[in-house]
Amino acid sequence: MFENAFESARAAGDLTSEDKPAVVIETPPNEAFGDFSCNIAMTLARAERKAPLVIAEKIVKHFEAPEGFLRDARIEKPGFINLYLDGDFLCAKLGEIFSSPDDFGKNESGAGKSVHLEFVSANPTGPLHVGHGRGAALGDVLGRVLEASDFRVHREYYINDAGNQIETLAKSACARYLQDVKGDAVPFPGDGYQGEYIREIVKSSRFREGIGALEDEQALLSQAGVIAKDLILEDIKKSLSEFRVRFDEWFSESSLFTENGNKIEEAIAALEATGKLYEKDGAKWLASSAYGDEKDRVVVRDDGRPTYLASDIAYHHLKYERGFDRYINIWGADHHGYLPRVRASMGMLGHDPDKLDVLFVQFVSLRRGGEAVQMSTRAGEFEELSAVVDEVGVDAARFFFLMRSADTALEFDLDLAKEQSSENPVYYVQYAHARACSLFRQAAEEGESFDDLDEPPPGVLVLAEERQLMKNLLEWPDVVRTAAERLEPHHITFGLIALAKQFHAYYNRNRILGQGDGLTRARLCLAKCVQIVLKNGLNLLGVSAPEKM
RNA sequence: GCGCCCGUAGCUCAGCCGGAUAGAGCAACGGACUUCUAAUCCGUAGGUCGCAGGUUCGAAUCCUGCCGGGCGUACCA
Repeated sequence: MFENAFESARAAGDLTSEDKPAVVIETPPNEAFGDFSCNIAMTLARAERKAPLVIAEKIVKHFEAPEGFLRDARIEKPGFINLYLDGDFLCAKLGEIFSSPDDFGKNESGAGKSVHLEFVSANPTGPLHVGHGRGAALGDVLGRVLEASDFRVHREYYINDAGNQIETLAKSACARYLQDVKGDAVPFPGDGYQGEYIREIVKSSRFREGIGALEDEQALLSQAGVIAKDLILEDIKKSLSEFRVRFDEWFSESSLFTENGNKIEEAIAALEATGKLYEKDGAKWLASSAYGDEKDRVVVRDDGRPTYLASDIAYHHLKYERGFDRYINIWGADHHGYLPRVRASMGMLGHDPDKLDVLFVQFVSLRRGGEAVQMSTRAGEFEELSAVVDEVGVDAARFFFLMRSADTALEFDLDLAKEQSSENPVYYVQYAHARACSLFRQAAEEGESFDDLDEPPPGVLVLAEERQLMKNLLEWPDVVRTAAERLEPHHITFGLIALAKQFHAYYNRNRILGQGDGLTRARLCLAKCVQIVLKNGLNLLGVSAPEKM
């Protein structure tokens, strides 16, 4: 509409600019400034050499709005053009919610493109802790948001089941096992995993049966490592599944060495063919500094063993060869220095590094009774995800993890998350949903049949807060789109809290039932829309939307 | 030293691909339940958006430099 007005204003000689400016429509901070506003006049000011207010007038003069759409278009002081929508137009737009309730909020910004989404990928050397939980919630919800934006999402967990940490796990398990059968005199390796979970593992019947009567030290070691890893991985899968996080694929690092040839060697050979690998001090180095990394990196050690980076190069190389349109990884913030070298290696292999996005998720600290909960990974005493989930519930845990943007450190208040009161935002949103549902139940009990709710009839919903509510509802698809475009699921959480707040206020101020057929019906329609959007939003978060509380 | 993230109300945080009077929750204070769920609502109070420059008609938002906090800086993963 603005573009058309600009064109016709130019055709009429009112404007002289050649270039069509980028039209930015935004929602004003204050209701008094209308429903939408545009700054086009201000951006044109320079090129036109005229005051923004003058330009705005010329543009508004050439507006051709569809019938029944605009109530008013006003020009405000610095040069904003503010549009005031017709209330009945809003009512009619709500019809979209009813025509396909489950789909409302979806958008097509992904245009059917495929996304490879890798997240969690915690080492199978210990249980998941709250930090992993945050990554899990973020990745899972991002996946849902991307799907709602018409991306095809493949969720993958990369299992680091090769390398030193598995050897360390094997040694730790072996030592605990021997301590268990021979007494505490058996030394525990200094770099071993201290966690209590390893003692439990070696006591389990699965472990004992797997070990059997092995005496040979090497055989015992490798067998202990395999079993411990398997048991831990099962535990991880269980924790994630209970946390309502699912994966399409569990990709094993060790499979890179064994399946369909050695993918690590292939990747190294491919890099060598590009001339980007060189030898120094007996090791093979990646010339990544020429690709934005701060220094070159070792890919093959001087003893011939590949580094972790070699695995990751092979893994990402394989990802790219699988032909996705985009790749998104979610990593802990402590891995941020790792991205340049992975990007560099992909560039060297002829892949487009820009197809790879990495979300870095900052740390989680726990708070209980107003005090920080001490977490010491060195001593193996960290707060496990499953313990937190058991304590506060899946809904609260997921919601809390998504109440902050990923790049800010999260303080997780256990007391608050557990609290079933107004102070807990999860319940706040769920309660709004349950409240709406109870209205429909109540209406039915009173014998009024409102199960054919559709868009509100025109001319009835005239309150300012009703307009505001309608506008917020209609903006929901934009919230989802923004969350997908910026890879920021927390917009969903904030959008839901805002909508719930608006609905609670509206509910308290205005009676919905028993207002006469016309008004009650219209307000119920509105409440139905609220309920649908809340439900869809909670679904995106993987949080339940109870009908009763 | 270098790199990434953060610094906004007493606390926890939104807002940050430039826009109008900087928002929310908690905490504080004062109100609202014979009426649709008080797990709710209404009101009051609370701010030199870390500091200093720059770009701009306009900066919490972009750039530069400082200060403060977190994380990283391996032939570990």
